[in-house]
Amino acid sequence: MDHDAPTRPVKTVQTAFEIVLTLRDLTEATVTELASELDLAKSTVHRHLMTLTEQGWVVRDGAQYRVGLRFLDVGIATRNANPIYRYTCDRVADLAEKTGEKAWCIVEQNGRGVHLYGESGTSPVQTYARPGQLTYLHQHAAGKSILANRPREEVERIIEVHGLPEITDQTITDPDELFEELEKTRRRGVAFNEEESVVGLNAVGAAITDQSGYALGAISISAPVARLQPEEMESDIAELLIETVNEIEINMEYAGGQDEYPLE
Amino acid sequence: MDHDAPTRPVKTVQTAFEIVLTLRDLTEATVTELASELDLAKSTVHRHLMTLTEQGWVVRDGAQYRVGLRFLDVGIATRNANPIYRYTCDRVADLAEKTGEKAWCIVEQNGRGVHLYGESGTSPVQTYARPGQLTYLHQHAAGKSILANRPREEVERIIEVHGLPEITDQTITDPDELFEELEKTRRRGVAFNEEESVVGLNAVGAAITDQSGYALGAISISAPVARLQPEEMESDIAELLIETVNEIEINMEYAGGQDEYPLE
DNA sequence: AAAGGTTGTTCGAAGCGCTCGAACGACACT
DNA sequence: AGTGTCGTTCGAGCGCTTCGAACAACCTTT
Repeated sequence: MDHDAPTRPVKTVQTAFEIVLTLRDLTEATVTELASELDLAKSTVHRHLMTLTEQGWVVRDGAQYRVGLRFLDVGIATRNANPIYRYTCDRVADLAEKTGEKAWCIVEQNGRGVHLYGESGTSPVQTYARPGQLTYLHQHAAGKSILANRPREEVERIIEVHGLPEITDQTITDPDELFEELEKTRRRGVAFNEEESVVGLNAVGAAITDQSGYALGAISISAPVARLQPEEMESDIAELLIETVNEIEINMEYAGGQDEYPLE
Repeated sequence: MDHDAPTRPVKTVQTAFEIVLTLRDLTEATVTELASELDLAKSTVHRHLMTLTEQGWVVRDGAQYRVGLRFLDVGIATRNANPIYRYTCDRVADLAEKTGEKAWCIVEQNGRGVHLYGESGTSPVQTYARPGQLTYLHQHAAGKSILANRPREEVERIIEVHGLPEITDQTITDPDELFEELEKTRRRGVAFNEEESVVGLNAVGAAITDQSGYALGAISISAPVARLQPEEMESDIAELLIETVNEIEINMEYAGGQDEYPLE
C-alpha cells in the first residue's frame, strides 16, 4: 500500500480501524464475516471487537456487530470545535433558504475535502452528499475554490498524493487543465462545477480565506442543471456567495485571537 | 477500572483510543503534552499519532494534533444507518416547530443514552446538549421512557454497570425510587423530567417501541420551567408526543422487514 | 431426538512488534 | 553562540498480540 515506511505504523491500531471501517461498509457483520473479509483469525477479530465494544466504539446485537455511536460523539465534537463550522453554519442555512437550493460548507483535511454542514432549501435535490463525507477537492466547486487559494506547491503535493480521479466525463483529470481552471477561479472569485461530480448537477463555490488569503474552507450552492444555468451562476449566485463569504470573514476576523485555531 | 477480565482486551488499541479521547478533550495537543497526560513515552505517542494521521483519524497542524473529521464521517454513517434516526428526524423537526421548544431523539447504546438528532424551535433554549452526546438514561425524560419499556432485568443490569450518578438535586439516585418512577411512566405513557438533569429545565419524553413493546428509542421536548409547567406537560405536550410516537411506530411497521435492524 | 453443521468463545504457546529511553536534529528565544 | 524547548529516529528487550485448535452453544436437518 505505502511505498516505504518513514516511521513504522502501529499495526494493531491499523487492524482495529480496519475492522471499524469494514463494519461501517457492511453496516453490520459477525465475527466470522469480519475474519474472512480481513483475513484474520476469528479469535483476533473477537478480541478486537470485545475491546472496541467495551468503550462503545462498536455495539453488538446478538451475533451482529455494528459501529457504535461514540464515533458520532467524537465526530460532532471535532466539527463543533472547528471555527469554520461555527462561523458558517448559520450562513449556509441562510443561503439554502434564500436560493431554495442545497448549500454546503466544506473544509480540507489531509488533501481531501470533508462536507462539514449542509442545508437543503425548499426544492429538495436528492444529492448523495452527507455531512462528514470525504471527497476529492478537484471534483467540485467548493474544493476548487479552496485549491485556488492555496500555494501552488501545496496543490501539487495534493495531486501527487491523491491524484485526480475521474468521477464523470466532465471531471478535470489533467493537472495543467486544473491549474488553468484555478487561475480562472481566482480571477472570478468563485468556482464553477458543471457536472464534474454528478451528472445533471451544477454548483458554484467560494473560498473562505484568512487575512493572508489562505483558504480555510469554502461554501457552495448546488442545483440541477435545469435550475442553475451558467448565466445565473456567474451573476446572482456568484454575487450572493461572495457577499456571504465577506460576512463570514469579517466575523472571523473580529473574533480573531479569541479562538486560536489556524486550521491548517 | 474493570473488576475482572473475561477476555483480555487489546491494550494497544485501548491506548490508541485513549489518545483520541484526550485529543478531543484538549481540542488540540502536542506529542509531549499527550505523553505526559497519558504517562507514555514520547516515541510511543508519536508512533501512534503517525499511524492515526495516515488514515485521517487525526490531523496535525505543525506541532499541534487534533482529532480528524473522519470520525464525523463514520459517525454520521452509523447514525444514518439507524432506522430510528431515519423515521424520527422529520417528526422531531415538526415537534420543534409546533411547540417552539427543543425536541430530541435519543437511543440507547451499551446502557447509556445517545442524543441522535435535535432541533430547536423558535424560542432558543441554550441547552448544552449536542448530537452524539452520551448521557445517563435515568437522568432525563427520554431515557426514563426507554427504561420503562425494557425488561426489569435489563434495567437492573444497566444500574449495575453504570450506577445512578447524581447530576442535580432532583436526579433519581435510588434504584427502588427509579423502578417506581418507571412504573408510573408506563401507566402515563410519557416520562417527565423535572430539573433532574439541568436546573431550570423540564422535559417530557415518550418511547418508540417495536411490536413487542420493546423500546427502540425515545423522543422528548424540553423547555425552561417557566414555559413548561407540570399541568401542561401532562396534557398538551404529552398528547402531542404520544401522537407523534404512534405515527413513527406505524411508519416503521409498514417498512417492516425492509430494513432488518432490531437495534437493541 | 440425535447428528452434523453452524456459530461465538476460551485457551496456551510462539514469536512478532510494541514500548521504552537515549541520542539526534531542528527550531526559538536569550 | 548557547541553552532551553520541541519532534523525531533508532535499537533492543520482553510484553502482548496473534494464531490455531479445542470447546460450547445453538440451529437445522434427518
